[in-house]
Amino acid sequence: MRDTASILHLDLDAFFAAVEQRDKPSLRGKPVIVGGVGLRGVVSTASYEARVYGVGSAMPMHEARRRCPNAAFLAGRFDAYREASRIVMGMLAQLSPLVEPLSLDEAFVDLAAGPSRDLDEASVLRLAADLRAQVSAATGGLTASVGLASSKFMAKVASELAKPDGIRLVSPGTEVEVIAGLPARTIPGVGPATMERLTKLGVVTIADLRELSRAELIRELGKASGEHLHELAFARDNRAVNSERETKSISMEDTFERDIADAKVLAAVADRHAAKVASRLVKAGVFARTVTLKVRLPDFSSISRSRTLNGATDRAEVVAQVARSLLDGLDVGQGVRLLGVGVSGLVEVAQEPLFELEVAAPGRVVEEAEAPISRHRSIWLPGADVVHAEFGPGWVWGSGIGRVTVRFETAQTKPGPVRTFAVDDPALGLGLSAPDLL
DNA sequence: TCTGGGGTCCTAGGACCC
DNA sequence: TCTGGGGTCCTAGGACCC
Repeated sequence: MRDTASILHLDLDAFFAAVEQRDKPSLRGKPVIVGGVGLRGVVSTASYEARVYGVGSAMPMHEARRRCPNAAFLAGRFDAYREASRIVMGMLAQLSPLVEPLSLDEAFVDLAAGPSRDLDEASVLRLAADLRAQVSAATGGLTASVGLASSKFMAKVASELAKPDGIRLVSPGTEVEVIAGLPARTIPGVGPATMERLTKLGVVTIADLRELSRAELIRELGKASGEHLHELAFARDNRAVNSERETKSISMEDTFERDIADAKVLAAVADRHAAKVASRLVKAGVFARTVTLKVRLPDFSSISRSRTLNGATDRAEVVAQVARSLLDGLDVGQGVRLLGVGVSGLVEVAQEPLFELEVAAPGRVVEEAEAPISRHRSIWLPGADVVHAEFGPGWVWGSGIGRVTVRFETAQTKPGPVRTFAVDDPALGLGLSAPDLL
């Protein structure tokens, strides 16, 4: 906490959906829902037009379709999101060397560490307004909400209050009264489980939370979160903006369209995940000591098994072998809905483990690396960028039964026409920013 | 047909060591 | 013949965030 509102929190509004509306003029002003388009998908981001129908993040996609059947349902294009994010983060870096990204669309900036020495309220408000204008200009019209306050906690609350498309400054000294009436659930770290416990204690607002003693909160929520919450209830927060956070784990997981009970198929999936995880280790130039296998069962309960090596590795074969051996210890007879492989205990130097692990499980060679997984996903995912030899650039509006429907428009055009093609039409190809599988 | 994917942090128990 | 106590590492599970 400090006596100036010099911590800035920026949050891009409905980020993924806003990028889609920017690049797809026919969707501007309309409900857009980005998320997993498969049977078991959930909503990643809903545009404000879709939120009116009660659609929100983490909602199962089938529920979103029920609530807002006329929305555009898109698979998401992470390359495009990463590019927009890179531009915005670059702008924040101009304000201060102390920038702490929280995700693609959110970051803290410590303005007190930056070049501008004027930290009075008028100055930081002007800075925030300039920033928002620059963000919009450089990203093709994306809007950001900005919070300014004396701590991370208050800056984040402030940007929440500013949404969408606004600025909010909380003057130092007024923090406690600003948050008093807000729901306790507003506090980052208070999720559904914590809120349920608090409700039983009669807590609705942050002011109610202040009525509970520190000891009471610790008894109810444990030492760390009890203490933390008690502090935040009084708007006390000393956490520094940390621009040097290092990655602590890397993982890959996949929820299957249908549960899989075939151990060989699951082993092949584990191999595939292990290969991806290892390649990310190599790319990051780090090595991992611990391998974790995660399985989600049909009843949605999950199991994790981990093993710490006597060394550190970045080799796919090693990660895969450990993952397989952990999988062997699990009963997958009832089928699994998700399988994941992760690594942690990351270090900067290699120290290949001395193997006393099973050298090669006989008869278990990996020939199904391209696993016969029950998801023959089309490359024509809704929202994907495509190019047609005659009609030019567009995006996948929908596909099925051997056909793909494309709308031909880009960020720079007016809403464009729709045409349908055979999925194997040689004139049609994927564009630059193909959707990632969410 | 309920419920993603990629992370971080915390807790609690047991092993192990001094 | 009653058995401390602290610290660290590892494992498993769970809450939470975007």
